[in-house]
Amino acid sequence: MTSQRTALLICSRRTALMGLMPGAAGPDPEEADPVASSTRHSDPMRCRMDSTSSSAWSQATRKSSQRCLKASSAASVAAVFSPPACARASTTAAAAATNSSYAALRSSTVASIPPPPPRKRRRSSLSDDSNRIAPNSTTTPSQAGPSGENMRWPNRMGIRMGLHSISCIWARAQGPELVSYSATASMTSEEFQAAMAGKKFSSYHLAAALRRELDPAAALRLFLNPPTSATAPSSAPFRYSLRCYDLIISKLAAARLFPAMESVLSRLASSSAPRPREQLLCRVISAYGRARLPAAARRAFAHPAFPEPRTVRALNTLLHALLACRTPLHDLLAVCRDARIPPDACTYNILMRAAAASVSLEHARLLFDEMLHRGIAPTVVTFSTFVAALCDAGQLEDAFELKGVMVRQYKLSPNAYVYASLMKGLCEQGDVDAAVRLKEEMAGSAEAVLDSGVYATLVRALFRVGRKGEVTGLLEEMKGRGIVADRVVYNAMIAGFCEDERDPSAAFAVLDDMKKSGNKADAVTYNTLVAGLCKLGRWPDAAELVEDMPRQGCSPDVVTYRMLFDGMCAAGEFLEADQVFNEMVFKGFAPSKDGVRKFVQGVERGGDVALLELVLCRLAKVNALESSGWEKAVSGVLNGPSKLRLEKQLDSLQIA
DNA sequence: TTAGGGTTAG
Repeated sequence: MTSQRTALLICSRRTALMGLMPGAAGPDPEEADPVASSTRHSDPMRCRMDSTSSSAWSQATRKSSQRCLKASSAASVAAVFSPPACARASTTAAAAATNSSYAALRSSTVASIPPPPPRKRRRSSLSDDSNRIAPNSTTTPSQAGPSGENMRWPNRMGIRMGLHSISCIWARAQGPELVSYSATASMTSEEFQAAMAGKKFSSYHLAAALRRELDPAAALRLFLNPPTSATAPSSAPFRYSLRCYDLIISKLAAARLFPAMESVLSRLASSSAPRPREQLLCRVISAYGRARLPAAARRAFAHPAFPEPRTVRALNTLLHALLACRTPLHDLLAVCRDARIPPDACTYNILMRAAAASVSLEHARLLFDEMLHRGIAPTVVTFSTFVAALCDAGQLEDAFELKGVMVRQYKLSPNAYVYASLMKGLCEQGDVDAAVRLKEEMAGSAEAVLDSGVYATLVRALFRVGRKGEVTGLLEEMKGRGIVADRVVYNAMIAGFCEDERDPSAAFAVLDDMKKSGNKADAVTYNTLVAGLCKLGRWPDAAELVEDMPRQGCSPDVVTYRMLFDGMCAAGEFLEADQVFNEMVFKGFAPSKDGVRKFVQGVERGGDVALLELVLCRLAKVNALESSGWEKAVSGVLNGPSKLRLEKQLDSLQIA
């Protein structure tokens, strides 16, 4: 298996050197695309004929595959995984001791925490149709943003009336003849007095006020209308500093207020302000990546507000943003070629991650070979990326082998990321003991610092294999090492109680402990609880919890709604599911295809033609119904008395 | 905020 892979790697070596990136060796344009080229040269016989030009990693892999994997690999792995006898004894003793202590802890905490409150009739967040506002321009998923892509504007688009507005009113009451625009709540008294007393309100003051303003909409108003004094010369335009532009653009980007941000960028492009640094461009591109707006990210990369030439840093930011948008490797390579910027290790790391995720590990290896050929040294990130990809593919043996290669061949020590991936891989195979031993190896490493993520992985794995009794001991050990249990550790415990133990009460007890320890529950926390309750058929409790989330400082996300929706459908509560669906549409979230299918089938089986008609129309508005669902559902409805009404509505629909 | 892992679903 490994030798086959090595042969493939060697055979593909020639194609890799043909040049994926500008400046790479090999002018053959026919083989510029690694995806196409590797396909063309997939004949293994032909590959072996070119075996003299393998990369360092190829050679290392080949050698180790011959030596380690067949003969000594098992022995070396066994050596790593076999702790001394004393360690084994202490581990066993600790496990035995923790079984009882953890059970005691759990029973005491669970007993002190009441179950979630009984479900009341939900009306506040899941209002009925008569009060439901149709999806508007700020929430419709099909809304075309500045990029022309489908996007969902966050609720923060709404302008809040808070301290800012109050300060405006107060300032105007003090003397509207003096100040054309009031200071905001974020302004210091000195800044405000500067404006009030006719002193120059400079870009320095504006930058200070913008820095303090937490509300992006208020910051934008301040930026567009900086305080000017009636006693100061009114003809002189306000001179914005680059810092002011930087602050407001960064704030708007972080808040995903993209139309406003684009407007400020255009203003910057035509202004006489100094040209901004590329760091700001990177922030803009990253914001578009996080918002899953790849076309907008590409346009930002070429925005005239930012002076040419672009550096590899901006290119890498763009690639990373596009990768977050699941842009295929082929398109990422095209971006690299078009940019004509020499790549660095980071560039290759991103491309290799894309290759492993969307094409194959072999393509990632091609890129690795090309990277070496260009004289770019792999970094610890390169190896952690590869190790994670190998573990995801279930190739644990290769992943461990690569860990050895990075040490021996490249003198790089595995870090926490490498260990975390390997431990996750072992846990997924059910070998928790090996994962625990790897954790001990990590503890003895100078470079790999043990952190909460490692313990979270082990906690989750112990629950999965039915060894929750050992969790308390593990957490005690973590505490003894000075590692504080964070949100991820608590989430792992909550997931264990919900999924493996099917014990939501215990999970709620952990949630309570989590809050008491100062850790804020996030969407993952609540989604886990919602899923656990729904799987037990306790959808009313799940609905209550979802309704309570905003009060707890965490907004439900698309996963939350999908799980609640699916849970209600599974329980046959289609009227309730319809309300959730309505709210999802309002917030711009689409239900899962599977959920929609079950929903339509359930409503159809229920025979409520009016509800089915309503549901179909709503689904069509968000383009969430597959054609097969349409055919089935419509054929059922057309047999009913509302045929004419439905036909009229169908005619009026615009299906994207 | 140029790159990597660990807790949720699919």
